[in-house]
Amino acid sequence: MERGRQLPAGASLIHAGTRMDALYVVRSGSAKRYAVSMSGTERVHGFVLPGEIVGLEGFASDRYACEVAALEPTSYCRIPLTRLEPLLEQLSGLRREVLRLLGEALDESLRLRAELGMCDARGRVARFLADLSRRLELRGLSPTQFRLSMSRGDIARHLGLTLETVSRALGTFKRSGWLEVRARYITLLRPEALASMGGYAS
Amino acid sequence: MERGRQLPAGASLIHAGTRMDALYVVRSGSAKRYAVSMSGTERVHGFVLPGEIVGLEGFASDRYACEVAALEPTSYCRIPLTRLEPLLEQLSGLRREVLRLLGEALDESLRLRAELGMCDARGRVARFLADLSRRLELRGLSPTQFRLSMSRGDIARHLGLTLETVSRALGTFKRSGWLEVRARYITLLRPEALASMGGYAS
DNA sequence: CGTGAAATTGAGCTCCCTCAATCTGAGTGG
DNA sequence: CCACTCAGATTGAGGGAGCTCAATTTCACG
Repeated sequence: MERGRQLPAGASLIHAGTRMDALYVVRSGSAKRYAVSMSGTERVHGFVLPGEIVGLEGFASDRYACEVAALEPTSYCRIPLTRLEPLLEQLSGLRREVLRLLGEALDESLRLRAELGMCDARGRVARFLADLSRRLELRGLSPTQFRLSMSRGDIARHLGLTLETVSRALGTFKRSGWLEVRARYITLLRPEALASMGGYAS
Repeated sequence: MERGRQLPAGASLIHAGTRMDALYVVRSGSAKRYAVSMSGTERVHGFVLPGEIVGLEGFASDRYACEVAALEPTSYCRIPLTRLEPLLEQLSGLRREVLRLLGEALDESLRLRAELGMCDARGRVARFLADLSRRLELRGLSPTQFRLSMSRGDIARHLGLTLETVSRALGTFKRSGWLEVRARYITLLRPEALASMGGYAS
């Protein structure tokens, strides 16, 4: 495993279409996973937080399916497949772990898709924030105070909305006293309100 | 591997929440994968066609994440994990194949989600039909003439629409001469028109 | 056939997108 | 230190796509 690699904001960790030869774990910073369609529009598949793994979609075709770019100065580890493969043969625990990681990514994607289809715009933004909060807490970071490293447009393209609608949703939550917004800095005041909003259908 | 199992229409192949102990391959018939939220609404994650595998999401937590129910009389194979695990240790080819299958499922889910967020209602229905056609062709079935084993409501809940909107989209395609609809029987007349409609953004 | 569920069709309305103007904030050079 | 600049974010007005509610019509099954 190759540790301590660095990437400046905006640089690509993974290029879509290149041969898959490693998995990556983000150590600090964050990244967005996205694909660019022929018409030039960006589809944001998700965001990578510290401690999370990226590159799993590449197993589908031996090539990375989407671009992964740092949203801020980011450090990461690289796990070459050439080192991973022999370990997979020997260690049944690692085999299960890799399967679990893939299963989790799949499950999360399915769940998110289903939820997006059933929530209105505010519900999607609420759900997005609640999910971010949960993942930050998982890694020992503050679940109520954090910086959004991605732009409103990135969030919008991730949730299937427009950036104006995302901004309005945040404004609504602020006016309701559920959170504070100062530029990209978020403070959740009533996380349970957001979580409950994300839970039910439109 | 246990072959030749049968299931009547409506019966569940997999119950959500039960311990994951096997993968399944549908031989004939079809099934829908879905989850029921606490409010009782159904979220349809997808449909399983002959030759396709189901149960992979269970790797996430050792429990199946969603219910899988037959849409019509269905036959299937069961692959117990107790038989799969030792083979995974010995056969690196099988290891890669399982990883590939998981990667494919993940990739497809990500792609579908991104597309749903960027297509209008007709685009989603068009994309759904094109995808169904492609998968049927993969398995040697007719890509232009087939029966929709799922209800309009199932399609709608899968695509994040209402059943009325799905019905209207089909009506529009019919009036445009792109396909014929007779109840649940579909005949694609201009598949390329549907495919192109699914491809671009809203 | 006859019956009930599924599908189609219609009308009104809501929510979100589009277009556009303004505002904020981070980074730069005088 | 401050004015400048420009991208990103907010806010507003108007219109259209799809949802809701409701009435038929069609189809599947006994």
